[in-house]
Amino acid sequence: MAGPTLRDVAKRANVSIRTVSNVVNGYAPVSDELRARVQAALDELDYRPNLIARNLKQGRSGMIALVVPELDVPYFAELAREVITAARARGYVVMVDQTDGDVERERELLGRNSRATMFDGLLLSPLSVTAEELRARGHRVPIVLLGEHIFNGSFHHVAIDNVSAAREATAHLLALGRRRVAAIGDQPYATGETAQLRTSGYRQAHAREGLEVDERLIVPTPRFHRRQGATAMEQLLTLPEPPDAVFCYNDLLALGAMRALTRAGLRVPDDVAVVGMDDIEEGQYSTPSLTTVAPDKKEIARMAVDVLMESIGGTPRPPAEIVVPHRLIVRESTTGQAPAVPT
Amino acid sequence: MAGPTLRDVAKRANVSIRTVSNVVNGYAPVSDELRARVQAALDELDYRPNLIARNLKQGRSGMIALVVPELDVPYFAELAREVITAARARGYVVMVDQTDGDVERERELLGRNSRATMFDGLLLSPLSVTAEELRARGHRVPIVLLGEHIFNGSFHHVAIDNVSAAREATAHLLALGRRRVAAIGDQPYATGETAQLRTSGYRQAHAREGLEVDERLIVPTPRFHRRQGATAMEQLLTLPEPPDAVFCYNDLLALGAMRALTRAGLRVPDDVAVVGMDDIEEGQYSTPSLTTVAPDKKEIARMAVDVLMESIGGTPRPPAEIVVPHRLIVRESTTGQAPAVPT
DNA sequence: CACTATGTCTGCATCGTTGCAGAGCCCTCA
DNA sequence: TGAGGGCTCTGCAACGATGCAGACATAGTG
Repeated sequence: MAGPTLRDVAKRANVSIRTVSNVVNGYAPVSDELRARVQAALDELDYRPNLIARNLKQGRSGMIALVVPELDVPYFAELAREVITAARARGYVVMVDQTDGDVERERELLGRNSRATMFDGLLLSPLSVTAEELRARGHRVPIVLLGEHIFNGSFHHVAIDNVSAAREATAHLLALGRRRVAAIGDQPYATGETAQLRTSGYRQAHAREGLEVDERLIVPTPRFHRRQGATAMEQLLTLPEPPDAVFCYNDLLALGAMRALTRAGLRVPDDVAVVGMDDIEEGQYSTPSLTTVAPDKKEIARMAVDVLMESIGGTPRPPAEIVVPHRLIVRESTTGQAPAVPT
Repeated sequence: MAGPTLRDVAKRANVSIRTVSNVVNGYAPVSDELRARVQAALDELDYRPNLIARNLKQGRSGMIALVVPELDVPYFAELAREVITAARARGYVVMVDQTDGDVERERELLGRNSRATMFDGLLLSPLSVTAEELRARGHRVPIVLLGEHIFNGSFHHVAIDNVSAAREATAHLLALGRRRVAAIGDQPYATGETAQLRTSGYRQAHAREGLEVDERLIVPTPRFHRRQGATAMEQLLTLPEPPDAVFCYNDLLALGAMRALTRAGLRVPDDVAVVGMDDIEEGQYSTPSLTTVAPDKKEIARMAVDVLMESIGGTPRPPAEIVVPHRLIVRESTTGQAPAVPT
C-alpha cells in the first residue's frame, strides 16, 4: 500500500536521502552522473513524494478551503469554478465544503477540532454565522469573506455594491414604466444583511423617482431557491392590485417567479416583468431569458484569492472591503427582445 | 502565526507531551485532577491540533478528492453535493477539483507530482482520459470511477444502465406516437463511450417497435452544454422533414434545444417533444418543465463513497461495476401536462 | 606549494503528532 | 510482608520530508 520513500530510493541508488531529495526538487547542484543514477532509481520504484510529510516540514499545505452554503446552487457552483481556477493559477488547490446554511456546520469550522488547521486559508461565504461570532472565536487561519454580511472591520470581504445593484435593477423596471414593482427576497433579521442592502436599493430607486413603496409588494423569503420564488409570486398574485414587475434578489427566485407566472397564465414581460441577480447561466436559456444584475464572478474569485494569498504570504494588510463591479444585463424578461445570441 | 503545539501545552501544564495528547484524544486514562490541569492549559493557549502532523503520523488524511470535468454543470454540482454529504457521514471531507475536460489536467492527476498522494482515495469522473491510461499509469491511491467510460475490469465503477435509460426515454417518445425522434449528443469516438451507450439504447427502442432510424436525426455534439443543444436543434430544424421529438443525452442539451425551439416559434411539446437525462433541478422549473431520466444521484454518491471506503479500509474487493437505479420522470415537455407540484 | 574558493554530497536535527514499552505508585490479597 | 496487578504517566522513536552546516575533493590563485 504505502509507496517507496526517499529512503528506499536512496538505498537503491546508494546515495544519501538528502541527495535524492535534491534531485527530486532540483534544489542543489548534482553531478550528471549521480543525477542519472538517482533518476533511474526514482523511475524504477515509481517514487511519489509524500505531500503530507512535505507539508508538515514546510508548514504550509498548498490548500485553501472554500465554504459555501450549497454547492448545487448555480451561483455558488459558478463561483466555485472561478475560485478553483484562480487558486490553481496561484499553485493552490481548493477544498470545497458546504454547510447547508446550518449554523452548527458553520460553527464547526471554527471549533476546536476543525479541519481548518489543514488549510493555508479560508474563503467563507457564511449564511448564518455572524462576523461577530467569527471574530469572537479564535482563528489561526487567514479568512476572507465572500458576498455575505456587511463589513465589520474584522475580515477581508469581497462583494459587489448590493445597494447600487438593487437600485439599478429596480430603476430599470421603473424606467420601463412599471409602477407596481414588487421585491422578492427580503430578510428582515440579523443574518439577512445582504438582503436588507438590496431592499434598501429597491427603496432608493423608488425614492429617486418620487414614488411610494407599497409595503405589501415586499415579500420576504427565508431562502433563495426557485421554490421560494414561485411561492412568493403566487402570493403576490393574490393581491387586489397585483404587481406589473418583480425584482428578485437572485436569479433562482426569479426563475421560480417566472414559473409561477407562466403557470398562472400570465405573460413575461407583457403582464409582469422580471429581474434577477447573479447572472447564472440558466437565465440565458430560460424562456423568456432573464434580465439580471451580473456580478463579476471571475473578479470576485480573483480578488478573494489574491487577498487570501497576501494574508497567507505574511504581509497582512488591514482588513479591507473590496467592491467588485457589476452590470445590468437586459434580456427578454423585461423587454421581450431576445438578445442576439446568449452570451 | 503558528499556533501552540502539544509541547507548549505540556510545558504550561507541567506534564509530558504524551499526556496532553492523551487528554486531547481521550486515549488513555488520566486522573481527573491532571485532566483538569491539562484542559486548563489547552483552553488558555487555545490549542488546535495540527492535522497535517496527525495525518503524517497516522498515514491517512481523512480527505478524498472528487474530480469532475466542470463544477458549474448542474449535474456535477448536484453530484458533488451528494458526495460531500455521503463522505461527511463517513468522517471524510472532500476536495473538489475540475479538469475542464482537459486531457492534460486529467493526466496531471496521475503524474509524478500529483496531489493525489495527499488523499486517501479518489472519485474520478473522467471525460478525456481513458481507463486504459489510468491503469497504465501507476496509482497508489484507490480510485472509483463515476458515470463515464465503460467497465474494463481495472476499476470500481458506479453508473446507471445507460442503454436501458436511453431506451426507456426514447420508447416514451415513441409511445406518444412520435415517429421522427431525433437524438442529440452522440460522440462516435474513443472517449465518448457513455454517449455511444445512449445511442445504442436509442436504436434499441426503435428496433423494438420495428422502426427504422433516420441517421440524419442523430446529431453528435462535442460537449453537453446548453449551447450545443441549441445549435444541434437549429440544425435539425433545417432538415426537409424536421423531427417531432428529441431525446437529448443530458438535461442541459435538452434545455438548449427547447430554447432553440421556442425561438423558432415552435411549441414544446405540441410541435416537438423533448426528453433529457440527469434530472437537474433546473428542469423542474423550466417552461415547459422537462421530462427526463433521473439517475439516483444520492445512491451513486453513497455507493461510490462506500466502495472507496472499503478500498481504503484495506479490504479491497475485486473491481466491480455497480449499477445504480434510474427512472423516467414525465413532465410537460412531452405531455404538456404540468405535474402537480415541482418535486 | 600552501591556501582559498568552488562544487558536490552527506548527516543531523526538526516539523507536531502518535505508537510502544515501560516506570512508578498504590492497593490488594495470600 | 511481599508478590502481583491495575492505574497513571512518561520518554523515546518514528511518520517522510526539508533546512542547515559542514565534509570532502577538486580547481584556481599568488
